[in-house]
Amino acid sequence: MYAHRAGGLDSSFEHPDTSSSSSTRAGGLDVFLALEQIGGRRSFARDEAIYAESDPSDCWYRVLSGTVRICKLLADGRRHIAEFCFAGDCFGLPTSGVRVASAEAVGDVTVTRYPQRAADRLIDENPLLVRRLYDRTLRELTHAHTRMLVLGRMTASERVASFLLEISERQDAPRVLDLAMSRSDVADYLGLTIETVCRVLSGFRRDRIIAIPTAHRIEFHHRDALEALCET
Amino acid sequence: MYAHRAGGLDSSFEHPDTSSSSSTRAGGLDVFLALEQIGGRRSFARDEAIYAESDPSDCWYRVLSGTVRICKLLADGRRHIAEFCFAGDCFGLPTSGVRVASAEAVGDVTVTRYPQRAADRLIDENPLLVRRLYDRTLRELTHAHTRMLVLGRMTASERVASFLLEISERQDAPRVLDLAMSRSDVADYLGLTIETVCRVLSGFRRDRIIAIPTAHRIEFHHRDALEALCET
DNA sequence: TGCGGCATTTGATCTAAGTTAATGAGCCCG
DNA sequence: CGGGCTCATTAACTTAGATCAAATGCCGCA
Repeated sequence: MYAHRAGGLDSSFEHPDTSSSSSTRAGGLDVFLALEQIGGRRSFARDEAIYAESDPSDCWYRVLSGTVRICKLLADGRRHIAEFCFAGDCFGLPTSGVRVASAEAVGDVTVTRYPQRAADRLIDENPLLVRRLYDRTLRELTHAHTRMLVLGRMTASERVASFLLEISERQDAPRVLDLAMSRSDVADYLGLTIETVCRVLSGFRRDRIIAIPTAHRIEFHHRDALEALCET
Repeated sequence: MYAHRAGGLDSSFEHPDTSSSSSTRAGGLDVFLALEQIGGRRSFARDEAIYAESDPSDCWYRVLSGTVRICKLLADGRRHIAEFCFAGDCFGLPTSGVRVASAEAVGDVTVTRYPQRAADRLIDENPLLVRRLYDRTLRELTHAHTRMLVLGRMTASERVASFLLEISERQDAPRVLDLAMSRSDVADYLGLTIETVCRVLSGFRRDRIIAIPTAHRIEFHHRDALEALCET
């Protein structure tokens, strides 16, 4: 299902670890260079809030390193994680003037922070930049639609399988997976409970589909079995 | 929860029933006028496919009248409706070259069809147009995040309440609701079964929160009770 | 090295929503 | 006007996943 990464806002910006970009140049001009100039670097510790729901929305961010979770809460404390953002992903883009979700550091995180005003000015001056942001956002939307299908119609096993494959595609190694987030984060991302996530993972291990050397590391033994589970 | 319509792609285009636009002009130039020139009108009958999953994606649409549903299917026939589109909403915007969902007419529908190539040319020439499409898509994304919370963490009653309020906000009358779609469509939009949707609606009626004069018409008696149910 | 605390895992039970099945209500067409 | 659709509703029962409860294991720190 995640054969090509549909969502995320990472694919037209150069990866932060890479020093030069070819796809973002137009006639030799790097349209994102100016954007980098206006961005300031910030660091956040594990579980620290980057912004909270109902905060004023006057800037947006891009992940340099670490993992960020975008959370929404219900009045009684039920939590949902809309998104995990990894290196290269953007988050907190403007919608209204107020945050409709919070952003928190999953582990230690470094981000670039773009003040809204300055970024807006750049965007207005630079059609190519809007075009790139627009394309990214359309991909994000496609990813959101896939997530809705997962949350609305898939069983617990299918959800966990799709999660493992989705995260795996954001990492370089195809046979192992390092989970930055807790079981609780995974559960809130998939609309399940911690216990169900554990039970499903244990089931996969029993069936020799995966190994779990430590709680935060998964090894794939039969990736095809996982792929079969979340076939559309 | 839906106090201001967060999603949908309708708010920067003029409403199709309105003949002139103020918000879309820049220095007296209507940036959407040219777009309207390249669009062709099409009509579809109830349940007709506008496009299917895996079709080539060479155009996008805007609803003139009627309701469109955007569907995704799993291999075993489970269905999810990602979105209902009403007059003024856009759908089928380009992501990859291939459709990742299908679009079907809920009742009789008229749409404007924009060929991708011509629209792309306009977009490249007209920065303001991209900017508007970008803003719309960001709003859609916010709406998608709210939908994920509904699908991932809300009970059946909360889902149905949020649905009634959401649809109600797309219609002019605040006290009555005309549902264009079947119970089955509602169920697939909310990640529930037909029976559960019926049971919840009957429960609301028993509690005098709503009346259901006909299956496709809902009258609100205690809107606040519905609002309380889906308070974040 | 041993202790305390937290996260994870496993097990036992419960329940919200799904499934199956039967009934009722429009409504289209002859 | 009436018979046969389809869709909606209601009821009985089943179940996937939640909840409650109890280990187990791991890691930082003294």
